[in-house]
Amino acid sequence: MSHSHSIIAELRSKGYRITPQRELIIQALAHHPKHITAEEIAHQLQQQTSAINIATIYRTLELLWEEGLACRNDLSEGKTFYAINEHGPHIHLVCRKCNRVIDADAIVLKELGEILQEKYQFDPDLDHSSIFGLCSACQDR
Amino acid sequence: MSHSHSIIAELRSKGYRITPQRELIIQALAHHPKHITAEEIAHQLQQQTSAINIATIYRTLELLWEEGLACRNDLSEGKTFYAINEHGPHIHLVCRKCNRVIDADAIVLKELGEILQEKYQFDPDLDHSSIFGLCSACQDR
DNA sequence: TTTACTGCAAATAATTTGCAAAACT
DNA sequence: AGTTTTGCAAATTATTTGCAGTAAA
Repeated sequence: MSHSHSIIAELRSKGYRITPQRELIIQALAHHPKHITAEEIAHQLQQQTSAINIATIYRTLELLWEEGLACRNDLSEGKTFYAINEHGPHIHLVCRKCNRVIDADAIVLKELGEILQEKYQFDPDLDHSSIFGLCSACQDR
Repeated sequence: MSHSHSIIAELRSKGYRITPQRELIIQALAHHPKHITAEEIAHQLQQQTSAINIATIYRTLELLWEEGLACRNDLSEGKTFYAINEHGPHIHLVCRKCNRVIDADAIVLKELGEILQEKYQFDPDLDHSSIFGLCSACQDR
């Protein structure tokens, strides 16, 4: 079952109605490799279909987030970003120059989590968190 | 030399003019223990003095950021946050429930940085980055 | 006294909301 | 049929900008 299908099934099972607008928005989100804004989804969908209203996109993204089907706002600069919750835990390495996003295995954070818990009694959300920096291509410039 | 004084001296040495507005904004920023928005600074300053225009606050914060004297936007939810650059490298542990910010020693990230560099050729900005999670008080609720 | 800086008000950008019409179930 | 959901346009919120007056240096 593809990712968008499982999200749609989950929504339906929670009693939400599945409209063509919601299907298209969820597909756009599920097929996008990284975080995306409502505006970007609107722009992408304009090319495929008679445009879906931006308010509907905002409402759908918020719904997905509230229902735990999407994560929200890891990044940001005045905009809200969304992404589907992938299966395995992972973190995002975001290049601050070219905005490339590399998904990294969350295992690299396991030890960090233990240290923070022990030293600061802080329980970090390490899945889906983002770390900014420079990707290999941008380090050479 | 207090933190606000060193920022003021740095600005002056770069040829910027030191106005009473800038002094007050820098003081408010330097004395605030965590990240703060332009609006919050405005609100705080209204009580001490004849209000400083919000546009001036935005302009001053942006200037500090551009000159490397403040960090910007680690957190966010539609707003831009600022904080002074503390002396030593550190990270922010931000509680997603109560918004408390705990400063943690950046040493805990040293090994993580090495792993990311080696495994993904990614050079992370680990100083001043934020990690979301639950603080000890909120874990018990 | 020169030029940077501020205040004001209007502009812009992102997001939200009220409400009537459309469409899932 | 009944209730959600959508589209539209207007409202809101955060931030930026142009410009004339004010004030550091």
